[in-house]
Amino acid sequence: MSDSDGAGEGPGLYFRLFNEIGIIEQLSRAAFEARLPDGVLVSHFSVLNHMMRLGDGKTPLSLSSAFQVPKTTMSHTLMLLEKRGWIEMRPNPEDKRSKLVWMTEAGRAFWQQAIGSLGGEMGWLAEVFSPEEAAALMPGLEKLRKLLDARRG
Amino acid sequence: MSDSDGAGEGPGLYFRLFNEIGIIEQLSRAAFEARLPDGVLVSHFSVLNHMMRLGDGKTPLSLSSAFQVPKTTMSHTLMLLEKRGWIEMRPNPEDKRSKLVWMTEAGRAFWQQAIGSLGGEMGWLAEVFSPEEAAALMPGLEKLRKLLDARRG
DNA sequence: TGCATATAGTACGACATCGCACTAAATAAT
DNA sequence: ATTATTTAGTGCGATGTCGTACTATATGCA
Repeated sequence: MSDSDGAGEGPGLYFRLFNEIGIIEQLSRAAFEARLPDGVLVSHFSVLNHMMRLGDGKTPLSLSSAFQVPKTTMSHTLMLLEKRGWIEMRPNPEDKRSKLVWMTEAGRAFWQQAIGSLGGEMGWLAEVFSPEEAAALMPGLEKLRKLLDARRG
Repeated sequence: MSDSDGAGEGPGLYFRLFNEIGIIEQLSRAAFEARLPDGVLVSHFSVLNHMMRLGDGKTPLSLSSAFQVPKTTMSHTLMLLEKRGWIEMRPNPEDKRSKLVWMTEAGRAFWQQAIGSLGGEMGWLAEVFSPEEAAALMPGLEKLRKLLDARRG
C-alpha cells in the first residue's frame, strides 16, 4: 500500500520513489484485471505470457524463480491454471522429484484473446504516455530491479 | 506477480514496463518488511508515515482514498494499528457516522524508530543507485501514476 | 556402498486484501 | 416534515500470497 502525496528530499526521495512504484503497481494491476475474465488475475496471465514468450516445458521452481515468488505461491497459481485447462503438468523425465509445465491449446487460445483485450488498455495508454516516455524509464527501472534482486540473494 | 525477462517492443514495451514495476514493488516491499518488527507490514507503516507527514486527525475514508485501497482494507489496517496502540480512533464531532484517526505517543515513537531502521536500507541503496538516478525516474513515474489514477475515476 | 545434505514439490495454516451486504447518519428531493 | 438517496464505517466470506513443515528424490562425501 502506498500513498500518493509528494514533498521531501534526501532519504525521503527513495520513499517517494517506492511509493510511486507501489501505487502504479496497484493501479495497473486493477486496470489489467478489469480486462481479464472474472477470477483471472494478472498473476495467472503473467505465467501464461511468460511461457508464450520464452517457451513452455519449464519446471515450477524455475517459474517461481523467474517471477521471484515463493514456490508455494507458484504451485497455487499453477494449480488454478491447470484447473482451467490452460496448462498441463507432466513428470520431468530427468528428475523424478520434478514436473514440467506445458501449455494446452486452450491455454494458447486464452492467451491470444487476453492479449487482444489488454491491447485495448495499452492503446489508450500509448496516446497519453508515449512509447518514448515508457522506454526512457526502462533502464533505470531495470537497474533498480537488478540491484534489489541481487541483494535479495 | 511479474517476471523479469526482457525483449520485445511495441505493445510489449508497456508489458515490460509494468513487469519491472511489479517486481520492484515486490522486492522493495519484502526488503522493507525485513527491516520492520515482526508482523508489521509496509501497509501499516505507510499509514503512520502518511499521518506524520501530512498530519493526523483524518477520517478512515480519506486515508483509504489517499492510499487508493478499498475502505474495508483501510479499516482492517487501522484496527491493527489501534491494537498495537499506535493510533486512536475518536468520534468525528462534525459527522456522527465518521471517526478521526489520531497518532499516539507510542505511534510517534515507533515511527521514529522505524524511520531509522529503514534509513539503513536507503543508505545501502543510495550507494549503488544515486539520488540523481532516483530523481530522474520521478517525473515519468508521477505522470504515469496520475494518468492511471485519473482513468480509474 | 552408505549416509548426510540439498533440492523439488506439496500440505497446511496465517493473514492481508477485497467485494458484497448491512447499519447508521447525513443530505437531497418532494 | 417526510421520504429517498448518498455516504461512513463494519461484518463476513472468498481468495491470493507466503512461511513452515513434510515427503520424495538427487547429489555430495566418506
